[in-house]
Amino acid sequence: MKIYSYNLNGIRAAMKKGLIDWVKNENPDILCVQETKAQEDQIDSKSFEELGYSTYWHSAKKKGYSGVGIITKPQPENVVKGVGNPFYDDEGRVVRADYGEVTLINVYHPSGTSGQERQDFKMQWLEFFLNWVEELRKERPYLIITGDLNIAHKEIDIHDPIGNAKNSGFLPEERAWVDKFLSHGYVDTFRLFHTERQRYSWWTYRFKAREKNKGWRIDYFFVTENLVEKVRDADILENVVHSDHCPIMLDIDI
DNA sequence: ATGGTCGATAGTCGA
Repeated sequence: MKIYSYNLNGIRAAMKKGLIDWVKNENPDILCVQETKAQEDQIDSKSFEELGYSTYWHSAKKKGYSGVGIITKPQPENVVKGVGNPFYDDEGRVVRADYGEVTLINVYHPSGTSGQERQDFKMQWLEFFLNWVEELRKERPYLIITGDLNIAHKEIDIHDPIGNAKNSGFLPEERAWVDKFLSHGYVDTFRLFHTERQRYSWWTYRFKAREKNKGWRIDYFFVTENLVEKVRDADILENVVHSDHCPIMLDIDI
């Protein structure tokens, strides 16, 4: 089963840039997307349905903001939008789908780049999310958690660790949260297969960052430790361009 | 990088 995750930075803009052709050629079993920046009725679901997918969207209340979706060929037995708390769910950040004993969670974690208030919200969210996912795990112990974490974990995951040491997305407390999250028994699947440097999933549109590969690895596939033996491959598809992020992939035997 | 780039919106804001 090949599962992809892709922060689209606007699904309508991404589709204008040929997203559907890429999906058709790549043929993912499941595609998790973040930052759709659209209400459900603004999204061209039909183009995915024509390729054999079902779509499940969780949009933000605010138009043009945030929003996630799961685009899937295998039919999940159960889909849940949000985390059951309107304070967070109004921002359209989580959609979950259950496939047999495995639960797939697609998350667009908040960015903190627009000011201290949003940085505080991000840290609050991260604490909430870890508690929420740990509760869910008691009933659903086999978890795949993917999406845009908006945090580069280690120095290897960012082009300029020194220069970004005080920037949101690479703050010590954010990186410490990732350590804490992993210590609960989650695995960063990309690093099971790739130890090399300069593998990134997001580049700012400014400063010609992408052509210079001045990027950050902020998109992840985590799995619970009990699924590690099922993981066949994990990768980053840097050459795919419909967004300021690129897609990431997990191949897992489920 | 005291401005630079995008997407979605019609507030300029958020990333």
